[in-house]
Amino acid sequence: MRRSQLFLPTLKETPSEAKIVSHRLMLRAGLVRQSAAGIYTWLPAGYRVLRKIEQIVREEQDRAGAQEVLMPTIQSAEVWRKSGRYDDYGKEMLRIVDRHDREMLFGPTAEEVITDIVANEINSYRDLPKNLYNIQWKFRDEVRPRFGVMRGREFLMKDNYSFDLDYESARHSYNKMFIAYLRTYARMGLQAIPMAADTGPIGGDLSHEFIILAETGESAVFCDKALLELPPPGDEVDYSADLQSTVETWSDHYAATDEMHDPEKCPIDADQLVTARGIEVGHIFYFGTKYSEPLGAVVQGPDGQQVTLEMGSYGIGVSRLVGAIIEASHDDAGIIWPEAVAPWLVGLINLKVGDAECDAACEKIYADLQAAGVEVIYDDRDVRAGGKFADMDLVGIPWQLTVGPRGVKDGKVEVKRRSADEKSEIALDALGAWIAERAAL
RNA sequence: CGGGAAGUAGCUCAGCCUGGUAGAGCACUACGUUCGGGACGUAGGGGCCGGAGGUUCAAAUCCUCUCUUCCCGACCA
Repeated sequence: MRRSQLFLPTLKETPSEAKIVSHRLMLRAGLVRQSAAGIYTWLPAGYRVLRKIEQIVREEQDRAGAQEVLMPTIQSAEVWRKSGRYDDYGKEMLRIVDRHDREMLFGPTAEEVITDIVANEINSYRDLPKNLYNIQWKFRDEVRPRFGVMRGREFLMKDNYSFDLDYESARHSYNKMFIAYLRTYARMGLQAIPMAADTGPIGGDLSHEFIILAETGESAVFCDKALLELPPPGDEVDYSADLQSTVETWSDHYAATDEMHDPEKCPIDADQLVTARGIEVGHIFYFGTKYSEPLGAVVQGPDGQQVTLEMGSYGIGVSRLVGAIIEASHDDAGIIWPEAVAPWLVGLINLKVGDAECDAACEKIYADLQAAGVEVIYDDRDVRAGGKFADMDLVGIPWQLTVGPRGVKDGKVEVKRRSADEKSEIALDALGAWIAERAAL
């Protein structure tokens, strides 16, 4: 993408309404614009990041055997009455009346909708287990939206729902998601800590939150240092095998947020205890028959008996992750995107637009990058060098190639790695190999 | 939902106390000088001062109501 053509409105100054760093940088780097309290428009660069995160989530869900569906944003009040949550959910649920005076709502979650589908369509134990997910916009009318996209009212969430015949099987479904979540966050360059959690209003008796560490996180986190040293499950993970012991290697380590943490009773020695701050980016629950019972999700078992399905639900805040990653990865100059989620992997800076040699070199590099399938943003604007450097750092492009008259004369370009702030020179004729390396990322 | 703050140009803000023809910097347009880490000069464009009432000869400024946004706390992917 040529920067001159791109809609990427970066700001030198910080809009006054943004107080936390990720929100400020998202506005400054031209990722989003606010439309109303807790409601955002995603601009091209921000939307690219959002889609990349979404795609990683999708791939790991698919790998773990979940199947993607797409449920509506607008739901009927009817199923929510069956589960009893229409009245319980309170003002966080945005209620809507249609032209026929039917009560509708903008879905804050989808247990009711999916359970209703499963209740209607699945009648035999032979069709189990099932795990269905969707990545869809949710709306929760938060009293106080804040922190930009981290606590918006409208947010993109991956939510899925597992349906099993018995506890044993449901536990396996839960474990699969536990592993899939660890992998998902690791692929985004995040260190995620699973933490035993309160089940809250969703109910149930088995639940973990996934917290990523960031200095600016909203809650204090205490955990066993060993947890931070565990390698995330690799590509070899076999989701059909028993995962209990793998899950336990993670869940057996101490981890607690400040409201659960009691220094008096903490089982970890002080020198082994990590105190940090974190942001919740996922939450998984097992809750048995809480929804399947009232919504009639029942199948006939092998012995001919009717069995009420065992359910779990699993959520990842996709739009929240955009902010969370920035909280975890930035510096004074701007965002430092992990390569896997960067809007563009490579930034190409033409220091002297209009100079025949610079232009020619850049056009060649730009074409080569594109031909290799490397996502590149080419700053071909006729503006001063400082502005281009500042923009690339602000937007957080992981690899930056600088082409200027001085270097071109020597047949060299400068390579900068954003995350390390290290620069080196590379010969123009060695760029082919460098590009091939980027293409392999 | 309790407590607090703020709405003036795209952004950051001054002006308001003490009423009298709406300002600065950045951004934008044109021209010129510049040009390897957010240059400079000259000339421009851009505002129903959040909205509605009221007071007054006169309201960005004073009063009332209202809308919006932000912050702190309780609650949450």
